Amino acid sequence: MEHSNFYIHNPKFYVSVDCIIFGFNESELDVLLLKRNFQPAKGQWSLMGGFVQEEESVDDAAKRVLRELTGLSDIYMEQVGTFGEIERDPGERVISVAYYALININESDKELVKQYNAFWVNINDLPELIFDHTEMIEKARTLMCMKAATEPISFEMLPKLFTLTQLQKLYEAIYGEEYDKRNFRKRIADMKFIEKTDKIDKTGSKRGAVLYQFNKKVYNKDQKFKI
Amino acid sequence: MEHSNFYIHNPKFYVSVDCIIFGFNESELDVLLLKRNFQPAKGQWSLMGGFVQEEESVDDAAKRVLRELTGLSDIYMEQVGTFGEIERDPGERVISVAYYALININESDKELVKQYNAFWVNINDLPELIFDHTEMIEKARTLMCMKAATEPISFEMLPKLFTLTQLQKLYEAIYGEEYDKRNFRKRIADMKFIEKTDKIDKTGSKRGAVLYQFNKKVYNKDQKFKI
DNA sequence: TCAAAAGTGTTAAGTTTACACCCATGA
DNA sequence: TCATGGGTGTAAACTTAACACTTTTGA
Repeated sequence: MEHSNFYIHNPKFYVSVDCIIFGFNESELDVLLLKRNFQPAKGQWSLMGGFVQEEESVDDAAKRVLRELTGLSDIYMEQVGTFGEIERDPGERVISVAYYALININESDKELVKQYNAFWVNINDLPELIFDHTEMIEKARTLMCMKAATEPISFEMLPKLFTLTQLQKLYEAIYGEEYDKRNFRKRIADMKFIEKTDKIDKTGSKRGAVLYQFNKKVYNKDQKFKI
Repeated sequence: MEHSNFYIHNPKFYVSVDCIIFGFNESELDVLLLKRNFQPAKGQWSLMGGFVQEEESVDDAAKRVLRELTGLSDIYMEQVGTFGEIERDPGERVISVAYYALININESDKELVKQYNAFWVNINDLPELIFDHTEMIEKARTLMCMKAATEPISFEMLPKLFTLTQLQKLYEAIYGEEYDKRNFRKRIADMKFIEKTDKIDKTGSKRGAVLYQFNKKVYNKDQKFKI
């Protein structure tokens, strides 16, 4: 390596990824947390994480770690940031890159989740977590809220077909505030990429509610989103 | 180290920081770039960077690197994100954390900047840069724009006393669009933390313009900002 | 005396918010 | 038949955008 002198006098570090996995359940925004059944910090709550390996990019490590816990691939993920305090992990110095993922809870592999002793926890009711994981979740939540206000990412947490009531409850869970039903529906009606289908959901009410779907192709042309 | 088994089978990586240093000059938003007079990639354009060391956090490494080039401490910095592609640096695998900084160009150490062969370059007129540095600057710019819309960070690039015309030109440079002078000043007038002083700047016009200052304490109470 | 930048209000358009009742259905 | 969630429109309040002239002063 011709310039290796340039690199060689510098230290190397363990680099990990931690995943903040968001899901929507009934009317709650949840995060998937491990009640650790392995060392270190066995018995404590943490995010799902793992070390970056030689043959993968940092982004790919995050995808792998998400897949290990949920069985899911091709999932919406965003980088939250890098946590690099010297003593953040008391065992060894580890620099960790946090990512958030949005998944549909029903599509995750229940068996895997069980094996890892992972549980869906309401975002407003978090237990004490190891290291700086609470801070990671807070930052992930802030970023996700900002993103969800201007880009149609929330659909990642819904089934392909959803009712407007479900969609409204999701936004209410994300932002922690209630919206007027008529005003909410007016805004949705302006977005041509949220399409009415001819299917009806009868599980939520006797009358039944029209099911809608998000059309990504129409969105890409259309390009306006604002909740 | 009691749990060292947990860590020891994982690889370690060089971790670097790269700084996107923004400054405001007349009516332009500029970035401070190195025309590298050292290896590797000598002769090419790059951001100022450096390796994270054992005895410093990643944030501290970024502050150090900024200080090495500009002589400045206590500067507004934000993390942009981590760039972790395997081949991003063709010399060795290096995981890099990018940060942006907002500085007042006149306060930087001209001698140091000269030693590093660094130049202020218009953000809209960037040269070709090594590795993924162009991508880093684009992302930094996007984040800085978003932040500047809702938090009063732009003052970091202005002198302590500034005219409303300077402030408007700064926002026009950040957002790449022109604003109506009366509407702009109305919004400023609503922000009690942008205070009129009794000083006059005569350098920009014959008539002279009132100098204003940003009062951080009043802002902390007040808490509304929107350009 | 004039060129050049500073400074100043009003109106129309658009957006956001508040608000209440009927509908369809299964139990 | 009634309890439950689904579905619908309008008007007032507020915010944003468009617009032009007078002032001051040094050269």
